[in-house]
Amino acid sequence: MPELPEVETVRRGLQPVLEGARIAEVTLARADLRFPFPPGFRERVTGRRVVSLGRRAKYLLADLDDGTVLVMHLGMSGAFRIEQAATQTVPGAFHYARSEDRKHDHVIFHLERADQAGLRIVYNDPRRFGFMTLVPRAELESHPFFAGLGLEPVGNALDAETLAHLLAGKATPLKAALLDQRIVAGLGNIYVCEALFRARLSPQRAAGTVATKAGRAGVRAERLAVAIREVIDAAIAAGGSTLRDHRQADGQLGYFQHTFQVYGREGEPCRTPGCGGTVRRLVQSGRSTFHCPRCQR
DNA sequence: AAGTGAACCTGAAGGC
DNA sequence: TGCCTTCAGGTTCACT
Repeated sequence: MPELPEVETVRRGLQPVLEGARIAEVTLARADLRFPFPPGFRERVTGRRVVSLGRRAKYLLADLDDGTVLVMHLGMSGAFRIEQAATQTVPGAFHYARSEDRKHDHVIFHLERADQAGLRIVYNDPRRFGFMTLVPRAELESHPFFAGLGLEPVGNALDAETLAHLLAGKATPLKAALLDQRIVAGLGNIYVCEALFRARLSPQRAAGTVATKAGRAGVRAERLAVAIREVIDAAIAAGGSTLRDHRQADGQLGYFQHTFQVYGREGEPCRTPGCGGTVRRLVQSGRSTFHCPRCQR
């Protein structure tokens, strides 16, 4: 599921439940996800209160009241579920409705809130490419996960000038450059395809050619910067994309996938008015690229 | 240095 | 029905 818009959607879903809650108990179904949980993970999280829930690129950041940050990445198939106990017969004993697939529930955070009892959030991840770790707040920016991250495509950080500068001189295909988190942080395979279509730029064009010879922003860098911001903003507003039955933390489905112009549309007509081209699929560095060879140059 | 491909892991979908 | 292959939203590492 998760590129930046999906992670941001998860963040917005979890925020009202997590912020201000005390993590009363942590259940780990196994010792690792993609990486082992850090030593003492369960003990270090238990009893802490969540001060705020933020996001950087595709990382969720839960600030805890002891100054550490619970860093969470959803990998390819990670998802959170919010669960509310259906009944409370005995104080402290909760019953939860059974859900379809508990097989890959790896982490349960049991929460304690003044206004609500029996609340918990469950991390499910079939492929286990996700991970969680703990980093002191003061060391977050210098941590290897974050030190090299590029521009956030939301807000004011991503402007044509900066983007052109980052791409200048690069011979790598534009598609690969935009997937590189050191340039723009948070884009993934879908939104790179969609942004390139909106910018009418070929995924195969050398990345450096979107800048002018002087390394400054030309019309192409302008178009690309605008396209990236617009597609990410629109996707967040739509609640992200729901593929392969993934759901948001509150069970809602995102609907941006209905807005895809090229992703997954191989062989279908290009939607650029008057183009008349056909969407093609090609493989670049092992990943599918969908584009219209006619209007993307 | 830069670019490509494989690896990590599981499940779904399609072909035969 | 079942077996096999291919593909999937991410990231890192090894190789050319």
